[in-house]
Amino acid sequence: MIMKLDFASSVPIYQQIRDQIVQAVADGVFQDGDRLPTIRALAGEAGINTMTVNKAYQLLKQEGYIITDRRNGAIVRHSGGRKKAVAQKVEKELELLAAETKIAGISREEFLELCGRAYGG
Amino acid sequence: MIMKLDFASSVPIYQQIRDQIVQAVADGVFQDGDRLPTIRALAGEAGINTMTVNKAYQLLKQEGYIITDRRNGAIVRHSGGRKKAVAQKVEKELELLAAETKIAGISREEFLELCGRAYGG
DNA sequence: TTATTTGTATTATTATATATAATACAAAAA
DNA sequence: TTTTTGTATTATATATAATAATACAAATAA
Repeated sequence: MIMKLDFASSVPIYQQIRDQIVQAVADGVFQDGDRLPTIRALAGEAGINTMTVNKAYQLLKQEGYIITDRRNGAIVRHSGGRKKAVAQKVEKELELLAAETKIAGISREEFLELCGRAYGG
Repeated sequence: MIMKLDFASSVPIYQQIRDQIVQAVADGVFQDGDRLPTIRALAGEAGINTMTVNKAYQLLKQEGYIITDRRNGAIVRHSGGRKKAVAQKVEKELELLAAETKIAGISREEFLELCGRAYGG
């Protein structure tokens, strides 16, 4: 898996890894039951420490995106029942994004078009 | 101005202040030309250090939301021309939010409804 | 003039977060 | 037996976050 890491960014490396895996899962690159790359493989490819990748996997595990065990590695698990919690979290972040767009002079229609494009298909 | 600060959050205090001021501006609580509370007043109300509030104001200034001078304090300034830059930044963040909603089983229509509600009236 | 208020600058300290490094462990498969 | 897996441990270095106590320049208000 190719990770695009920005070492100059203020976003921590482990967070960038987490975000890109979430997007890969949403895009169907990894499906329910699929194995993620091993921590060591990902760290090796990206040239970073295994503990940094481990932190990303711990976060994904805690958020319910994956399960892990020692023999099978990290497995994508679409555990249902997170709909409401995610909707609440997303709505709060959307409010801040909407505020920034309003101030920039972006209309409601333009904002919703951006949202639709972001969701895709 | 009443600030709701979560000291247990991983989001830095200065970022929470910045976010809430952006939302207040978007909501019309502060209009173009209005003065924000002084750094000392805000720090005093919230019971935090002036340098923490100063950091939030520096961020707002750098992002183009306010201008400052020594005699007039911090003034809201809706500087145009940031539309494209904001749209790009927002779209990137929307893509991550959309990914999280997709995985949670939230449909495109549900997501757009959340977006519309976040933008408001 | 004098005192006050403004954002800003300085210096120091403390605590936490981030990332790396080098190992080691338990469990299971090859 | 060897290898591979996520995980745990310990140490180190650096950066970030927040506080503390002052002080400064510029302008207003008394």
